[in-house]
Amino acid sequence: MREPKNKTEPATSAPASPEPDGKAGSRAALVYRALRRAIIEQALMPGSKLPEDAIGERLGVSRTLVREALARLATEGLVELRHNRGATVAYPSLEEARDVFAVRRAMERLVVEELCGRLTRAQAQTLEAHVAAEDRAQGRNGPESIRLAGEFHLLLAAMTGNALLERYVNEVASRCSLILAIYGRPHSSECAVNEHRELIAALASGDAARATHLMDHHLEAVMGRALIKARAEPDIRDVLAAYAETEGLEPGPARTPPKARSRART
Amino acid sequence: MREPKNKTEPATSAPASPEPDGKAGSRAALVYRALRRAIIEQALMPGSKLPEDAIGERLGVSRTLVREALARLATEGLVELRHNRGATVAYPSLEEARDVFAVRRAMERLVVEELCGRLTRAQAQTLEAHVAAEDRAQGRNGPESIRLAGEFHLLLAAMTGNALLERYVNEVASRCSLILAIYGRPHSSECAVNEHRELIAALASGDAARATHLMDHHLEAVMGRALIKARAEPDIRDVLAAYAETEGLEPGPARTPPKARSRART
DNA sequence: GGCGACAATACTGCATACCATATGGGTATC
DNA sequence: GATACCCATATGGTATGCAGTATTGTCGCC
Repeated sequence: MREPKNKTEPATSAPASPEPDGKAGSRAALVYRALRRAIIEQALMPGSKLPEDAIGERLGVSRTLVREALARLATEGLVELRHNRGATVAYPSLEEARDVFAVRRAMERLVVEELCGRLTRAQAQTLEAHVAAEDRAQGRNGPESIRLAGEFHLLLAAMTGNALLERYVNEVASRCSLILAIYGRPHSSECAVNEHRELIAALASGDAARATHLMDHHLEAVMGRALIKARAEPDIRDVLAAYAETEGLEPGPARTPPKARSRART
Repeated sequence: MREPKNKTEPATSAPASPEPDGKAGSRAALVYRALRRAIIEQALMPGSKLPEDAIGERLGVSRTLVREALARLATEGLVELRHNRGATVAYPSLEEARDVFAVRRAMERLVVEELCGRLTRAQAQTLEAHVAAEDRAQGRNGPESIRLAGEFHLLLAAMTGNALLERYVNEVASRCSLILAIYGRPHSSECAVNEHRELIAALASGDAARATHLMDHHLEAVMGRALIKARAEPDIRDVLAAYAETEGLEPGPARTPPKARSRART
């Protein structure tokens, strides 16, 4: 690896044209979006290594931009950035998953409050159209189904006109996608589509109590579907400790205290 | 400016020692925190330019790190990053201010819910100590007072043990500080200290309804104090348009439609 | 004398180069 | 034969250099 790369050719697969795609501002944002989608659609599985060199080479940009994108993804919790040890796709623990869902519920409650009764006919139609798309991807296409389910909520958030709220919902929804990718069943969005439809109806009719209840219930359901299973292997050592015992080996000192993560600290 | 800088001397005012300060992970984070504090304490006023070169030179790091810090601050909404036109300290509009407060209220409500009745004696004492510090800075020290008021909420968030919630509260609180810096009265935290005390009491006693109400009321009060005034000059052009008319000049085509920011879009 | 075009400048955007650090394999030693 | 040390290598962290673009000051033209 790390060949010097012919200097005369700037190594850009995408030429110096002023951004061929529609909305991309900078190339860094491009890399960001590419990685993000790859993670959310599970093309990059949780825990995968993300070497700056390889990514940059593949995407035709320098490490600088990859780095920028990774940093941003790290703040959003989609990648983990261990000091001097590189980046990996995040592998949220169950604790973190619960945290994310808690925050998400608070956010989405706000979305519903802001939107309830104020939904225009056009907006309702946009939402219905989206749900129809979800219906089509149903089961048949796992990753896309997850993505669409997330985008429904993003669409709702965008309709509030609150940019910050939209950003936050975007973040938590992304992380939820990741969490579902790890802990969820293969095709877990069975009933979600109907729940989305009911929610639209409640919002359009202005029934705030019902809409809030539906949203809460919906998110609870999603979390329940995901976290009941809790099959996962967050840390190699934990997994192997069990195997060690059955083989009669000394598992070692139970590893470092599990991150000392207790509720109610300070 | 832009002197080549002697190559033999890495131009670090802080030497290559392994981070003299306690918790700093990377030097980039250091720059981030420095800028952040400078902004929140109004050492850097909203709208100020933030040239990468100058900052890097003053802080003894290269533009790369400054860039990283600015990017992060930009995602948090504390600086604005106009393409090829440099970074400035953000100047939130009243619309944005309202958005931030709306999100903040939802977050802080969650904090209260998570914390109510679960507050340990030690935690309550920590909070009391902080409020005492606020009391001391009262009026006498404007910027620090604002900072401490924000940190109280951050402390609460940290006590939930929900890292994501903590991060989000941190962000919205920072932005609120900025908003207060722009729109708030010079010494506006008069009654906030008492409100903080009442909140602690309610949390400790486990009175969820009262705690939620107090928090809501508290935030409403803060927003009210801030936004009633609404003295500000968000855009040079808007300001000057008025002056142009009084002087009998043609103000030009009213500038581009004001960001087309209407609630309920899409 | 005012207005528009041009040139100088300053700044960001991106890439590359260098250096520090962590990891894995090899070897010497107990 | 196992363990501990050390070196090689790969990878990230940081600095710097070059190029593109917006801005500002100045000059010529109407």
